[in-house]
Amino acid sequence: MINTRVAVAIHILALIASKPHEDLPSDYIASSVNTNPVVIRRILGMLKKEGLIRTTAGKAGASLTRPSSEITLLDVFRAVEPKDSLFAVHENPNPHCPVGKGIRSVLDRAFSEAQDALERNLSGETIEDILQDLFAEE
Amino acid sequence: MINTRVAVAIHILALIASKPHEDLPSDYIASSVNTNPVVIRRILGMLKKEGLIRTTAGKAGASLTRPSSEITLLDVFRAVEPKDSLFAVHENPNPHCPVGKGIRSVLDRAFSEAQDALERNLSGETIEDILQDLFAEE
DNA sequence: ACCACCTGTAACCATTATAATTACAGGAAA
DNA sequence: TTTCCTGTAATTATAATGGTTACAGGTGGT
Repeated sequence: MINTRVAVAIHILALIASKPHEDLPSDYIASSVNTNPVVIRRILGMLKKEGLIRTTAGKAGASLTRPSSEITLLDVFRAVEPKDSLFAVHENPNPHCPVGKGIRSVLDRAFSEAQDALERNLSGETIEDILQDLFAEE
Repeated sequence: MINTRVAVAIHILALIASKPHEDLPSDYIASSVNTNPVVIRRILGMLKKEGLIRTTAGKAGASLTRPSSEITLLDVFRAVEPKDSLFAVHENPNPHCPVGKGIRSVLDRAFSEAQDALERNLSGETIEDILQDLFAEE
């Protein structure tokens, strides 16, 4: 299963986007997510590294570097998920076996196409969409 | 990352499909995959449980229960991956926070759509396709 | 009946990823 | 200077994964 960082990161961004004029400390965000502030700061760090948010050391309040309608779930996924392939493939299949010999490249292709499908879907939804869903629900 | 069981299971099924008239012992399959025979038997067990193959205790040789063209990568994925959701979501977001309150259901929907996209892709490729790729490559 | 070969499965271990937590150096702003 | 904050290192518990040993019991040849 894909780690909860993706879910938490989306939660964080939705929170920031929903209160653009407030400076939310990591403790506040942590209490909304219900986890430890350090977990939040770690994820904020990854989002910052990817250029999705701005933060200032020592000062509360992260802000989006672009409109929430231009941050896709794929952007978030890529920011917090270091691995670039979703599917693991066994390392050393037997090269003397006709199947073992070619299986890696065949699996790599098939899995990468599947991952593309996933990522294409994720790129079709933005933080803004999440916010709208969130507040349309009530 | 998704475990190597999916990759190994596809490898196994391709091997079985490629030698329909031979009774392959788990040791033989293991040496093609390059792992321990018990790992193979464990995966064969899951594939059997899902009705994809037939085996006989004490006797070498698994066989497909239907043509390789009717076994999709999604069938394999589902057989060896017990979890039904691909994305994990944090357990107890704060219900007193407007974002925390609704985030679970919004994430569940978004993630389930993404997973659908992935699964739709996997269901479009069969073990037969894998075999053809494998032997077209040489 | 015996034996070699096999499957099915339990049990155990090492490795790794994750998430939670404590601790602390140092920035920001009053 | 004091308070509140971020950034990050270090540590821990937990869980999943894959490799391994061990063994009960089925299969089929002799």
